[in-house]
Amino acid sequence: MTDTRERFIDAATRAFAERGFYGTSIANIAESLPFTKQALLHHFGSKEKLYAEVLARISERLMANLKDAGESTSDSGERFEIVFLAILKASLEHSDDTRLLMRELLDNKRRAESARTWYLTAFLDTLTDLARDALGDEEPACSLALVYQLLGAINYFVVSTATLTQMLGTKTFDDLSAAYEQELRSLITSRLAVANGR
Amino acid sequence: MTDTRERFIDAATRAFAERGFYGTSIANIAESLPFTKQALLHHFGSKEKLYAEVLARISERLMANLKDAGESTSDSGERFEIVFLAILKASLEHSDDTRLLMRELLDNKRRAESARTWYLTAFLDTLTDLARDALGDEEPACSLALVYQLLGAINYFVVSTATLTQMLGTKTFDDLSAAYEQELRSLITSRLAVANGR
DNA sequence: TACGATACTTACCAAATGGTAAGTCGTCAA
DNA sequence: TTGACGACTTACCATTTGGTAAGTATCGTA
Repeated sequence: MTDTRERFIDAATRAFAERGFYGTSIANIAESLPFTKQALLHHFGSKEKLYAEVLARISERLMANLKDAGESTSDSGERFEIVFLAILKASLEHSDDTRLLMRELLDNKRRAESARTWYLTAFLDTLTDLARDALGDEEPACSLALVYQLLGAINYFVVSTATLTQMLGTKTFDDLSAAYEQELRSLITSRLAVANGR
Repeated sequence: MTDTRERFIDAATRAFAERGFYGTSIANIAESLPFTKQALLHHFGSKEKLYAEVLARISERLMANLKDAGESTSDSGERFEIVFLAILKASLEHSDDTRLLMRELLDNKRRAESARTWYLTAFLDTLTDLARDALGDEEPACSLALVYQLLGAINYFVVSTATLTQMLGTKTFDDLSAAYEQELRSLITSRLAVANGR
């Protein structure tokens, strides 16, 4: 059944997120399920192809989530804020996806043949349009810069949660975690207020 | 001579930044220099120990840079801005360091025994103090959140430069790159203005 | 001149890696 | 009943991995 495939993809997502492409062996993935690594090879042909399928799944989730949040309110500033808060929430929820994409970004130069820009291009275009509306378009590159800075603020935090927890202790980390959304909101509204208000 | 050690550390920094710990073999590092991998093992004992030395070097550079920028002006808001712009500049200049630290953050859970929080703790503490002054201390977690968001905005961008270049083309990328510092400045001043002005 | 240490090399090696070959077993259609 | 097909396994295999053993060459010092 196709169910086995799904289980492999899920397990692979977790493994690749946790240890990276090179740190993960296909035997390792298979061992986390009641199958041998040859079952994996039977379904996907090679490690690279499995990885490609994992990336495709993540990309789907990413765009689906963006679509959901995009069609919310009328006010451009408000929509901008809502979308980024949704991204923060989703990135935290699917932290495996977030970590894996960060690794992909880092490895990109190496595995550049596949040139996985697809998911980012569509994603960034959509967000940049939102930013242009919200900022009242100062300069074109300006909107993209803001978008990228906010994405960075979100992704870096998600990727750091493990380290921060063990560094700060669970209590302080929970405080930070709670403050993070609020502070992101402040950051966005401040920036938009200055852009439009003055 | 100790010069060989330095060359190994430099080459290893580049290799680990480019391909990650697991994607890099010690033979690979040695081949980029006129030595065999056993020369490397002679100097460092093991791959892990070499990696530790690489991390230590990076940590030194990081703190040195922070020290330089920290003792600038008197106004707390202005100092806050100057420090983060200095971090952006340094992170771009030492992009290998930045990429490697991002990988370290991602791998942290695995190689958690060493628990490399040292470099981050001192770094974050210093910055959080600056933020507290600049913000006029709304809540304690708030300052840390802001610091982390700005670090994220910086590091995510640096880590993405390769992907963005090939995705946008060099021209658009240069525009973005130029706008990035300006936009980061706007983001910071906006946030501080709203915090203090109102 | 002999001695010891440092910097390196050539030979190895066991374990793990991604992948191939050749099956077994059950199911479903002709 | 047969025969093809999909799902999965056991046997292998070449290559690469990090690391050990045992050298050689050079140099400062007693």
